[in-house]
Amino acid sequence: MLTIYNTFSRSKEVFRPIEPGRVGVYVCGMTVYDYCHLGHARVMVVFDMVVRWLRVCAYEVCYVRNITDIDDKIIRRAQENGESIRSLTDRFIAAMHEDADALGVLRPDFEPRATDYVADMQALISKLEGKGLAYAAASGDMCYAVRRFPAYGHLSGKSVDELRAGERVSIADDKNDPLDFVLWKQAKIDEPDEAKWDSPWGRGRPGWHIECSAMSSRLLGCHFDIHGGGQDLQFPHHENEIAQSEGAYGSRFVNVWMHNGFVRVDDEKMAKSLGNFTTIRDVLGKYDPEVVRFFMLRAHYRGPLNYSGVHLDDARQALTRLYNAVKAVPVRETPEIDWSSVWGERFRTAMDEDFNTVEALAVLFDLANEANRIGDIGLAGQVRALAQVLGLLGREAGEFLQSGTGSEVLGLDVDVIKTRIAARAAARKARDFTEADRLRAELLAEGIVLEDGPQGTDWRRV
RNA sequence: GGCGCGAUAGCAAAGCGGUUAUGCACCGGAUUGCAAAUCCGUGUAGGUCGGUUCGACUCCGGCUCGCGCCUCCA
Repeated sequence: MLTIYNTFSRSKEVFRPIEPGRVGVYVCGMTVYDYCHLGHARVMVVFDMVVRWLRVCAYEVCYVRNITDIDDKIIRRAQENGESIRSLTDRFIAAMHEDADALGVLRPDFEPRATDYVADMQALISKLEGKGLAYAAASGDMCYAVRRFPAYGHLSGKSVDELRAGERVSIADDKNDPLDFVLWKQAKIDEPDEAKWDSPWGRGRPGWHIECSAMSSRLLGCHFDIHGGGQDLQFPHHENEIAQSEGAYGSRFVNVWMHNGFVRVDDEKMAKSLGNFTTIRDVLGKYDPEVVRFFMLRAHYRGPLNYSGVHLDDARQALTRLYNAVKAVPVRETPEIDWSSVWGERFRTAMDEDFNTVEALAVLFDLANEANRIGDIGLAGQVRALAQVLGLLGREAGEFLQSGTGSEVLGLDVDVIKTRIAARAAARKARDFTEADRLRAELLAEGIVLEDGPQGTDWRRV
Protein backbone atom coordinates (compact mmCIF):
# COMPACT_ATOMS: atom_id res chain seq x y z
CA MET A 1 0.00 0.00 0.00
CA LEU A 2 1.71 3.12 -1.29
CA THR A 3 1.59 6.24 0.86
CA ILE A 4 2.58 9.63 -0.53
CA TYR A 5 3.06 12.96 1.19
CA ASN A 6 0.69 15.37 -0.51
CA THR A 7 1.81 18.98 -0.36
CA PHE A 8 -1.76 20.06 -0.98
CA SER A 9 -3.12 18.43 2.18
CA ARG A 10 0.18 18.58 4.08
CA SER A 11 -0.13 14.96 5.07
CA LYS A 12 0.71 11.46 3.97
CA GLU A 13 -2.14 9.81 2.11
CA VAL A 14 -2.73 6.33 0.80
CA PHE A 15 -2.34 6.60 -2.94
CA ARG A 16 -5.42 5.74 -4.98
CA PRO A 17 -5.32 6.43 -8.70
CA ILE A 18 -8.29 8.06 -10.39
CA GLU A 19 -8.53 5.15 -12.80
CA PRO A 20 -7.61 1.72 -11.34
CA GLY A 21 -4.20 0.54 -12.47
CA ARG A 22 -3.29 3.71 -14.33
CA VAL A 23 -1.43 6.78 -13.14
CA GLY A 24 -0.87 10.13 -14.81
CA VAL A 25 2.20 12.04 -13.67
CA TYR A 26 3.10 15.57 -14.73
CA VAL A 27 6.36 17.20 -13.69
CA CYS A 28 7.45 20.74 -14.46
CA GLY A 29 10.62 20.45 -16.45
CA MET A 30 13.27 22.81 -17.65
CA THR A 31 13.39 26.19 -19.30
CA VAL A 32 16.00 25.45 -21.93
CA TYR A 33 18.29 28.45 -22.25
CA ASP A 34 21.34 26.99 -20.51
CA TYR A 35 22.84 23.74 -19.26
CA CYS A 36 20.97 21.89 -16.50
CA HIS A 37 22.26 22.39 -12.97
CA LEU A 38 22.16 20.13 -9.94
CA GLY A 39 18.71 21.33 -8.99
CA HIS A 40 17.38 20.14 -12.33
CA ALA A 41 19.27 16.89 -11.82
CA ARG A 42 17.48 16.32 -8.55
CA VAL A 43 14.03 16.87 -10.07
CA MET A 44 14.83 14.45 -12.85
CA VAL A 45 16.31 11.79 -10.56
CA VAL A 46 13.60 12.08 -7.91
CA PHE A 47 10.67 11.76 -10.28
CA ASP A 48 12.45 9.09 -12.30
CA MET A 49 12.64 7.13 -9.05
CA VAL A 50 8.96 7.84 -8.33
CA VAL A 51 7.85 6.66 -11.77
CA ARG A 52 10.03 3.54 -11.57
CA TRP A 53 8.45 2.66 -8.22
CA LEU A 54 4.91 3.29 -9.49
CA ARG A 55 5.68 0.84 -12.31
CA VAL A 56 7.00 -1.72 -9.81
CA CYS A 57 3.65 -1.26 -8.08
CA ALA A 58 2.12 -2.52 -11.34
CA TYR A 59 0.65 0.80 -12.38
CA GLU A 60 0.59 1.73 -16.01
CA VAL A 61 2.19 5.16 -15.79
CA CYS A 62 1.97 8.00 -18.24
CA TYR A 63 4.81 10.32 -17.33
CA VAL A 64 4.88 13.84 -18.78
CA ARG A 65 7.73 16.27 -18.19
CA ASN A 66 7.40 19.47 -20.15
CA ILE A 67 9.96 21.71 -21.81
CA THR A 68 9.56 25.47 -21.65
CA ASP A 69 11.03 26.64 -24.92
CA ILE A 70 9.68 30.19 -25.01
CA ASP A 71 10.21 32.86 -22.36
CA ASP A 72 12.06 36.12 -21.66
CA LYS A 73 15.37 34.51 -20.80
CA ILE A 74 15.30 32.36 -23.90
CA ILE A 75 14.54 35.29 -26.18
CA ARG A 76 17.28 37.37 -24.60
CA ARG A 77 19.85 34.59 -24.73
CA ALA A 78 19.10 33.86 -28.37
CA GLN A 79 19.51 37.52 -29.24
CA GLU A 80 22.80 37.71 -27.33
CA ASN A 81 24.07 34.67 -29.18
CA GLY A 82 22.79 35.90 -32.47
CA GLU A 83 21.01 32.62 -33.07
CA SER A 84 17.39 31.65 -33.54
CA ILE A 85 15.29 30.63 -30.58
CA ARG A 86 14.77 27.25 -32.14
CA SER A 87 18.46 26.61 -32.55
CA LEU A 88 19.17 27.65 -28.96
CA THR A 89 16.44 25.52 -27.45
CA ASP A 90 17.22 22.52 -29.65
CA ARG A 91 20.83 22.66 -28.50
CA PHE A 92 19.98 22.78 -24.81
CA ILE A 93 17.30 20.12 -25.10
CA ALA A 94 19.92 17.82 -26.60
CA ALA A 95 22.30 18.71 -23.75
CA MET A 96 19.56 18.03 -21.20
CA HIS A 97 18.97 14.60 -22.72
CA GLU A 98 22.69 13.79 -22.51
CA ASP A 99 22.76 14.77 -18.84
CA ALA A 100 19.59 12.86 -18.03
CA ASP A 101 20.79 9.74 -19.84
CA ALA A 102 24.09 9.84 -17.95
CA LEU A 103 22.23 9.99 -14.64
CA GLY A 104 20.17 6.95 -15.53
CA VAL A 105 17.00 8.99 -15.87
CA LEU A 106 14.54 7.24 -18.16
CA ARG A 107 12.88 9.37 -20.82
CA PRO A 108 9.37 10.51 -19.88
CA ASP A 109 6.57 9.19 -22.06
CA PHE A 110 5.93 12.71 -23.29
CA GLU A 111 8.18 15.76 -23.31
CA PRO A 112 5.89 18.42 -24.72
CA ARG A 113 7.46 21.65 -25.92
CA ALA A 114 5.43 24.69 -24.99
CA THR A 115 5.59 26.14 -28.49
CA ASP A 116 3.75 23.10 -29.86
CA TYR A 117 0.75 23.76 -27.60
CA VAL A 118 0.08 27.45 -28.12
CA ALA A 119 -3.37 26.69 -29.60
CA ASP A 120 -4.30 24.76 -26.44
CA MET A 121 -3.13 27.65 -24.29
CA GLN A 122 -5.20 30.10 -26.28
CA ALA A 123 -8.27 27.89 -25.92
CA LEU A 124 -7.73 27.78 -22.20
CA ILE A 125 -7.36 31.54 -21.93
CA SER A 126 -10.57 31.99 -23.91
CA LYS A 127 -12.33 29.70 -21.47
CA LEU A 128 -11.05 31.75 -18.55
CA GLU A 129 -12.12 34.91 -20.29
CA GLY A 130 -15.59 33.47 -20.81
CA LYS A 131 -15.82 32.75 -17.09
CA GLY A 132 -14.78 36.25 -16.17
CA LEU A 133 -11.48 35.11 -14.70
CA ALA A 134 -9.27 36.84 -17.23
CA TYR A 135 -9.09 40.47 -18.20
CA ALA A 136 -7.04 42.69 -20.49
CA ALA A 137 -4.73 45.03 -18.63
CA ALA A 138 -3.95 48.50 -19.94
CA SER A 139 -0.75 47.17 -21.50
CA GLY A 140 -2.79 44.72 -23.52
CA ASP A 141 -1.53 41.72 -21.56
CA MET A 142 -4.22 39.23 -20.59
CA CYS A 143 -4.13 38.62 -16.84
CA TYR A 144 -5.75 36.20 -14.41
CA ALA A 145 -7.98 37.82 -11.79
CA VAL A 146 -6.74 35.97 -8.74
CA ARG A 147 -9.36 37.44 -6.40
CA ARG A 148 -12.13 35.82 -8.42
CA PHE A 149 -10.77 32.35 -7.68
CA PRO A 150 -11.71 31.74 -4.03
CA ALA A 151 -9.41 28.75 -3.48
CA TYR A 152 -6.31 30.74 -4.43
CA GLY A 153 -3.54 30.20 -1.89
CA HIS A 154 -4.52 26.75 -0.64
CA LEU A 155 -1.48 24.92 -2.01
CA SER A 156 1.00 27.35 -0.53
CA GLY A 157 -1.04 27.67 2.66
CA LYS A 158 -1.57 31.38 2.39
CA SER A 159 -4.54 33.63 1.96
CA VAL A 160 -4.59 36.25 -0.73
CA ASP A 161 -4.40 38.93 1.95
CA GLU A 162 -1.36 37.31 3.58
CA LEU A 163 0.35 37.12 0.25
CA ARG A 164 -0.32 40.76 -0.43
CA ALA A 165 0.71 41.86 3.04
CA GLY A 166 4.07 40.21 2.55
CA GLU A 167 4.92 41.80 -0.74
CA ARG A 168 8.52 42.81 -0.63
CA VAL A 169 8.50 44.64 -3.90
CA SER A 170 5.50 46.51 -5.10
CA ILE A 171 5.78 46.22 -8.83
CA ALA A 172 4.18 49.23 -10.34
CA ASP A 173 2.31 47.84 -13.30
CA ASP A 174 -1.13 48.00 -14.68
CA LYS A 175 -2.56 44.83 -13.21
CA ASN A 176 -5.73 45.14 -11.15
CA ASP A 177 -4.05 43.31 -8.31
CA PRO A 178 -0.35 42.69 -7.76
CA LEU A 179 -1.01 38.96 -7.40
CA ASP A 180 -2.63 38.73 -10.81
CA PHE A 181 -0.39 37.03 -13.33
CA VAL A 182 0.01 37.19 -17.09
CA LEU A 183 -1.77 34.66 -19.28
CA TRP A 184 -0.90 36.22 -22.65
CA LYS A 185 1.90 38.68 -23.18
CA GLN A 186 1.76 41.38 -25.84
CA ALA A 187 4.61 41.13 -28.31
CA LYS A 188 7.25 43.79 -28.09
CA ILE A 189 8.64 45.41 -31.21
CA ASP A 190 12.23 44.28 -30.68
CA GLU A 191 11.28 40.65 -30.20
CA PRO A 192 11.77 38.25 -33.09
CA ASP A 193 8.78 37.02 -35.09
CA GLU A 194 9.69 33.58 -33.88
CA ALA A 195 8.37 34.59 -30.45
CA LYS A 196 5.00 35.86 -31.68
CA TRP A 197 1.69 34.16 -32.27
CA ASP A 198 -1.58 35.68 -33.45
CA SER A 199 -4.36 35.55 -30.90
CA PRO A 200 -7.72 37.14 -30.06
CA TRP A 201 -5.75 39.39 -27.70
CA GLY A 202 -3.25 40.52 -30.26
CA ARG A 203 0.07 39.20 -31.42
CA GLY A 204 2.10 37.87 -28.55
CA ARG A 205 3.09 34.80 -26.59
CA PRO A 206 1.78 32.75 -23.68
CA GLY A 207 2.67 33.40 -20.06
CA TRP A 208 4.67 30.73 -18.29
CA HIS A 209 1.95 29.37 -16.00
CA ILE A 210 -0.62 28.69 -18.71
CA GLU A 211 1.80 26.34 -20.48
CA CYS A 212 1.60 23.66 -17.84
CA SER A 213 -2.18 23.86 -17.45
CA ALA A 214 -2.61 23.47 -21.20
CA MET A 215 -0.08 20.71 -21.75
CA SER A 216 -1.12 18.63 -18.76
CA SER A 217 -4.81 18.67 -19.63
CA ARG A 218 -4.07 17.85 -23.28
CA LEU A 219 -1.88 14.86 -22.42
CA LEU A 220 -3.36 13.61 -19.13
CA GLY A 221 -6.84 15.10 -19.00
CA CYS A 222 -8.10 17.96 -16.87
CA HIS A 223 -8.00 15.80 -13.73
CA PHE A 224 -4.97 13.62 -13.10
CA ASP A 225 -3.11 11.88 -10.30
CA ILE A 226 0.29 13.33 -9.52
CA HIS A 227 1.88 16.67 -10.23
CA GLY A 228 5.48 17.24 -9.22
CA GLY A 229 8.24 19.79 -9.32
CA GLY A 230 10.80 21.62 -7.26
CA GLN A 231 9.77 23.18 -3.99
CA ASP A 232 10.17 26.67 -5.36
CA LEU A 233 7.42 26.08 -7.89
CA GLN A 234 4.81 25.56 -5.19
CA PHE A 235 4.22 29.28 -5.20
CA PRO A 236 3.32 30.91 -7.43
CA HIS A 237 3.62 28.54 -10.38
CA HIS A 238 1.62 25.59 -9.10
CA GLU A 239 -0.83 27.81 -7.30
CA ASN A 240 -1.46 29.54 -10.61
CA GLU A 241 -1.84 26.26 -12.46
CA ILE A 242 -4.59 25.27 -10.04
CA ALA A 243 -6.32 28.61 -10.51
CA GLN A 244 -6.17 28.25 -14.29
CA SER A 245 -7.18 24.62 -14.64
CA GLU A 246 -9.84 24.52 -11.94
CA GLY A 247 -11.05 27.94 -12.96
CA ALA A 248 -11.45 26.86 -16.58
CA TYR A 249 -12.80 23.34 -16.10
CA GLY A 250 -14.61 23.82 -12.83
CA SER A 251 -13.32 20.56 -11.42
CA ARG A 252 -10.47 19.16 -9.37
CA PHE A 253 -7.14 19.52 -11.16
CA VAL A 254 -4.60 17.29 -9.39
CA ASN A 255 -4.99 14.73 -6.60
CA VAL A 256 -1.44 14.61 -5.26
CA TRP A 257 1.12 17.41 -5.31
CA MET A 258 4.72 16.36 -4.76
CA HIS A 259 7.63 18.75 -4.26
CA ASN A 260 11.27 17.79 -3.95
CA GLY A 261 13.73 19.66 -1.72
CA PHE A 262 16.43 22.05 -2.84
CA VAL A 263 20.04 21.39 -3.67
CA ARG A 264 22.55 23.47 -1.77
CA VAL A 265 26.22 23.80 -2.62
CA ASP A 266 28.69 23.83 0.26
CA ASP A 267 25.73 24.71 2.48
CA GLU A 268 24.82 27.76 0.49
CA LYS A 269 21.87 28.30 -1.75
CA MET A 270 22.83 27.63 -5.31
CA ALA A 271 22.63 30.96 -7.10
CA LYS A 272 24.33 32.67 -9.96
CA SER A 273 25.09 35.66 -7.76
CA LEU A 274 27.07 33.42 -5.40
CA GLY A 275 29.00 31.92 -8.28
CA ASN A 276 28.16 28.40 -7.17
CA PHE A 277 25.75 27.53 -9.93
CA THR A 278 26.91 23.99 -10.53
CA THR A 279 25.87 22.35 -13.76
CA ILE A 280 25.41 18.63 -14.15
CA ARG A 281 28.29 18.52 -16.60
CA ASP A 282 30.59 20.29 -14.14
CA VAL A 283 29.97 17.48 -11.70
CA LEU A 284 30.14 14.70 -14.24
CA GLY A 285 33.62 15.91 -15.11
CA LYS A 286 34.70 14.92 -11.62
CA TYR A 287 32.38 12.14 -10.54
CA ASP A 288 30.82 9.07 -12.03
CA PRO A 289 27.18 9.80 -12.88
CA GLU A 290 26.02 6.79 -10.91
CA VAL A 291 27.74 8.23 -7.83
CA VAL A 292 25.75 11.43 -8.34
CA ARG A 293 22.50 9.48 -8.66
CA PHE A 294 23.33 7.41 -5.57
CA PHE A 295 24.18 10.60 -3.67
CA MET A 296 20.77 12.05 -4.53
CA LEU A 297 18.84 8.94 -3.55
CA ARG A 298 20.71 8.72 -0.25
CA ALA A 299 18.70 11.66 1.10
CA HIS A 300 14.95 11.82 1.37
CA TYR A 301 13.46 13.54 -1.68
CA ARG A 302 11.61 16.16 0.36
CA GLY A 303 14.60 17.29 2.41
CA PRO A 304 17.39 19.62 1.40
CA LEU A 305 20.45 18.11 -0.24
CA ASN A 306 23.86 19.61 0.31
CA TYR A 307 26.33 19.07 -2.49
CA SER A 308 30.04 19.07 -1.76
CA GLY A 309 33.08 17.15 -2.90
CA VAL A 310 33.38 15.49 0.50
CA HIS A 311 29.86 14.12 0.25
CA LEU A 312 30.39 12.85 -3.27
CA ASP A 313 33.59 11.09 -2.19
CA ASP A 314 31.64 9.54 0.65
CA ALA A 315 28.92 8.42 -1.74
CA ARG A 316 31.48 6.89 -4.06
CA GLN A 317 32.94 4.80 -1.24
CA ALA A 318 29.49 3.61 -0.24
CA LEU A 319 28.57 2.67 -3.81
CA THR A 320 31.91 0.88 -4.12
CA ARG A 321 30.83 -1.35 -1.25
CA LEU A 322 27.68 -2.34 -3.08
CA TYR A 323 29.54 -3.01 -6.32
CA ASN A 324 32.05 -5.16 -4.43
CA ALA A 325 29.15 -7.20 -3.15
CA VAL A 326 27.78 -7.91 -6.65
CA LYS A 327 31.11 -8.64 -8.32
CA ALA A 328 30.20 -12.27 -8.86
CA VAL A 329 26.86 -11.46 -10.53
CA PRO A 330 27.10 -10.27 -14.14
CA VAL A 331 24.43 -7.76 -15.10
CA ARG A 332 22.88 -10.21 -17.56
CA GLU A 333 22.38 -12.70 -14.77
CA THR A 334 20.47 -10.32 -12.53
CA PRO A 335 17.69 -12.49 -11.08
CA GLU A 336 14.01 -11.71 -10.59
CA ILE A 337 13.29 -9.92 -7.35
CA ASP A 338 12.06 -12.15 -4.57
CA TRP A 339 9.47 -9.84 -3.06
CA SER A 340 8.45 -12.44 -0.50
CA SER A 341 11.89 -12.53 1.11
CA VAL A 342 12.52 -10.45 4.23
CA TRP A 343 14.73 -8.20 2.11
CA GLY A 344 12.16 -7.74 -0.60
CA GLU A 345 9.49 -6.99 1.97
CA ARG A 346 11.65 -4.51 3.84
CA PHE A 347 12.55 -2.79 0.59
CA ARG A 348 8.94 -2.57 -0.51
CA THR A 349 7.79 -1.27 2.85
CA ALA A 350 10.43 1.44 2.75
CA MET A 351 9.54 2.56 -0.76
CA ASP A 352 5.81 2.39 -0.07
CA GLU A 353 6.33 4.82 2.79
CA ASP A 354 6.54 8.00 0.71
CA PHE A 355 9.46 6.72 -1.38
CA ASN A 356 11.91 6.29 1.49
CA THR A 357 14.96 5.58 -0.64
CA VAL A 358 17.22 6.14 2.37
CA GLU A 359 15.72 3.17 4.16
CA ALA A 360 15.60 1.16 0.93
CA LEU A 361 19.33 1.68 0.49
CA ALA A 362 19.94 0.66 4.10
CA VAL A 363 18.17 -2.60 3.25
CA LEU A 364 20.56 -3.07 0.33
CA PHE A 365 23.57 -2.62 2.63
CA ASP A 366 22.16 -5.10 5.13
CA LEU A 367 21.50 -7.53 2.31
CA ALA A 368 25.00 -7.04 0.90
CA ASN A 369 26.45 -7.78 4.31
CA GLU A 370 24.46 -11.01 4.54
CA ALA A 371 25.43 -12.01 1.00
CA ASN A 372 29.11 -11.42 1.77
CA ARG A 373 28.90 -13.12 5.13
CA ILE A 374 27.49 -16.42 3.91
CA GLY A 375 28.92 -16.09 0.41
CA ASP A 376 25.52 -16.51 -1.21
CA ILE A 377 25.51 -15.52 -4.86
CA GLY A 378 21.72 -15.64 -4.90
CA LEU A 379 21.57 -12.93 -2.25
CA ALA A 380 24.18 -10.92 -4.15
CA GLY A 381 21.87 -11.18 -7.14
CA GLN A 382 19.04 -9.77 -5.05
CA VAL A 383 21.23 -6.77 -4.21
CA ARG A 384 21.61 -6.16 -7.93
CA ALA A 385 17.95 -6.72 -8.68
CA LEU A 386 16.63 -4.44 -5.94
CA ALA A 387 19.20 -1.73 -6.66
CA GLN A 388 18.07 -1.65 -10.27
CA VAL A 389 14.62 -0.61 -9.10
CA LEU A 390 16.37 2.60 -8.05
CA GLY A 391 18.33 2.76 -11.28
CA LEU A 392 21.56 1.65 -9.57
CA LEU A 393 24.03 -1.24 -10.01
CA GLY A 394 23.14 -1.62 -13.66
CA ARG A 395 26.75 -1.96 -14.78
CA GLU A 396 29.38 -4.65 -14.47
CA ALA A 397 31.22 -4.28 -11.15
CA GLY A 398 34.60 -4.05 -12.87
CA GLU A 399 33.41 -1.29 -15.13
CA PHE A 400 32.45 0.81 -12.13
CA LEU A 401 35.37 -0.09 -9.89
CA GLN A 402 37.95 0.53 -12.60
CA SER A 403 36.31 3.65 -13.98
CA GLY A 404 38.08 6.13 -11.73
CA THR A 405 36.53 9.20 -10.27
CA GLY A 406 35.71 10.92 -13.52
CA SER A 407 36.88 11.98 -16.92
CA GLU A 408 39.16 14.66 -15.46
CA VAL A 409 41.13 12.02 -13.65
CA LEU A 410 42.33 9.83 -16.45
CA GLY A 411 44.93 7.95 -14.45
CA LEU A 412 47.05 5.11 -15.72
CA ASP A 413 46.30 3.37 -18.95
CA VAL A 414 44.75 -0.06 -18.49
CA ASP A 415 47.48 -1.78 -20.50
CA VAL A 416 50.18 -0.22 -18.33
CA ILE A 417 48.36 -1.44 -15.24
CA LYS A 418 48.09 -4.95 -16.63
CA THR A 419 51.77 -5.01 -17.56
CA ARG A 420 52.79 -4.01 -14.06
CA ILE A 421 50.44 -6.54 -12.52
CA ALA A 422 52.11 -9.22 -14.63
CA ALA A 423 55.54 -8.03 -13.52
CA ARG A 424 54.42 -8.19 -9.92
CA ALA A 425 53.01 -11.67 -10.41
CA ALA A 426 56.36 -12.83 -11.72
CA ALA A 427 58.14 -11.30 -8.72
CA ARG A 428 55.72 -13.00 -6.35
CA LYS A 429 56.23 -16.31 -8.04
CA ALA A 430 59.97 -15.87 -7.52
CA ARG A 431 59.22 -15.05 -3.85
CA ASP A 432 60.70 -11.60 -4.39
CA PHE A 433 58.20 -9.83 -2.14
CA THR A 434 60.29 -6.70 -1.89
CA GLU A 435 59.95 -6.15 -5.62
CA ALA A 436 56.28 -7.20 -5.56
CA ASP A 437 55.51 -4.70 -2.80
CA ARG A 438 57.44 -1.99 -4.58
CA LEU A 439 55.28 -2.51 -7.67
CA ARG A 440 52.15 -2.48 -5.56
CA ALA A 441 53.17 0.76 -3.84
CA GLU A 442 54.01 2.27 -7.21
CA LEU A 443 50.55 1.51 -8.54
CA LEU A 444 48.88 2.71 -5.35
CA ALA A 445 50.66 6.04 -5.75
CA GLU A 446 48.93 6.24 -9.13
CA GLY A 447 45.57 5.49 -7.55
CA ILE A 448 45.42 1.79 -8.35
CA VAL A 449 44.55 -0.71 -5.63
CA LEU A 450 45.45 -4.35 -6.18
CA GLU A 451 43.46 -7.22 -4.78
CA ASP A 452 45.01 -10.69 -4.82
CA GLY A 453 42.47 -13.45 -5.07
CA PRO A 454 42.28 -17.14 -5.94
CA GLN A 455 41.81 -16.28 -9.63
CA GLY A 456 44.77 -13.94 -9.71
CA THR A 457 45.10 -10.23 -9.12
CA ASP A 458 42.21 -7.86 -9.63
CA TRP A 459 42.48 -4.08 -9.54
CA ARG A 460 40.37 -0.99 -9.05
CA ARG A 461 40.84 2.72 -8.86
CA VAL A 462 40.83 4.45 -5.50
C1' G B 1 6.52 41.77 8.82
C1' G B 2 3.63 37.02 7.21
C1' C B 3 3.71 31.57 6.34
C1' G B 4 6.51 27.16 6.94
C1' C B 5 10.67 23.73 7.91
C1' G B 6 14.77 21.82 10.53
C1' A B 7 18.38 20.94 14.85
C1' U B 8 20.52 12.95 15.47
C1' A B 9 27.24 10.64 16.91
C1' G B 10 33.92 12.94 13.43
C1' C B 11 30.95 13.45 8.51
C1' A B 12 26.32 12.13 5.94
C1' A B 13 21.44 10.46 6.95
C1' A B 14 16.61 7.43 8.43
C1' G B 15 13.08 4.94 11.37
C1' C B 16 11.10 4.50 16.05
C1' G B 17 7.28 6.11 23.00
C1' G B 18 10.84 1.06 25.76
C1' U B 19 14.84 -3.66 21.98
C1' U B 20 21.66 -2.79 16.44
C1' A B 21 19.39 2.11 11.63
C1' U B 22 22.58 2.43 7.44
C1' G B 23 27.05 4.37 4.83
C1' C B 24 31.88 6.83 5.13
C1' A B 25 35.85 7.75 8.60
C1' C B 26 38.29 5.79 13.16
C1' C B 27 40.02 1.73 16.59
C1' G B 28 40.75 -3.76 17.88
C1' G B 29 40.60 -8.79 15.87
C1' A B 30 40.16 -12.71 11.87
C1' U B 31 41.96 -13.54 7.00
C1' U B 32 46.55 -12.30 3.78
C1' G B 33 53.73 -13.42 2.30
C1' C B 34 52.36 -8.01 2.90
C1' A B 35 47.97 -5.74 1.31
C1' A B 36 43.07 -4.99 -0.64
C1' A B 37 38.25 -6.90 -0.42
C1' U B 38 35.40 -9.43 3.19
C1' C B 39 33.90 -10.93 8.08
C1' C B 40 33.67 -10.29 13.62
C1' G B 41 33.85 -6.68 17.48
C1' U B 42 34.30 -1.81 20.51
C1' G B 43 33.41 3.23 20.84
C1' U B 44 31.33 7.83 19.43
C1' A B 45 24.20 10.44 19.14
C1' G B 46 19.76 13.05 19.38
C1' G B 47 20.49 21.97 20.37
C1' U B 48 18.50 23.85 25.17
C1' C B 49 14.86 24.37 29.30
C1' G B 50 10.40 22.45 31.04
C1' G B 51 5.88 19.18 30.60
C1' U B 52 3.08 14.41 29.61
C1' U B 53 4.50 9.13 30.67
C1' C B 54 6.24 3.51 34.45
C1' G B 55 9.55 4.99 30.42
C1' A B 56 11.01 10.19 25.23
C1' C B 57 15.88 11.05 20.42
C1' U B 58 10.64 9.85 19.31
C1' C B 59 4.55 13.42 21.93
C1' C B 60 3.50 18.82 23.88
C1' G B 61 5.28 23.88 25.06
C1' G B 62 9.12 27.83 25.72
C1' C B 63 14.02 29.34 24.24
C1' U B 64 18.42 29.42 21.04
C1' C B 65 20.40 28.65 16.39
C1' G B 66 20.00 27.50 11.12
C1' C B 67 17.09 27.46 6.68
C1' G B 68 13.11 28.03 2.92
C1' C B 69 9.03 30.70 0.68
C1' C B 70 6.30 35.41 0.32
C1' U B 71 9.97 38.21 -6.53
C1' C B 72 12.11 34.82 -12.19
C1' C B 73 13.82 30.17 -10.18
C1' A B 74 13.94 22.77 -10.13
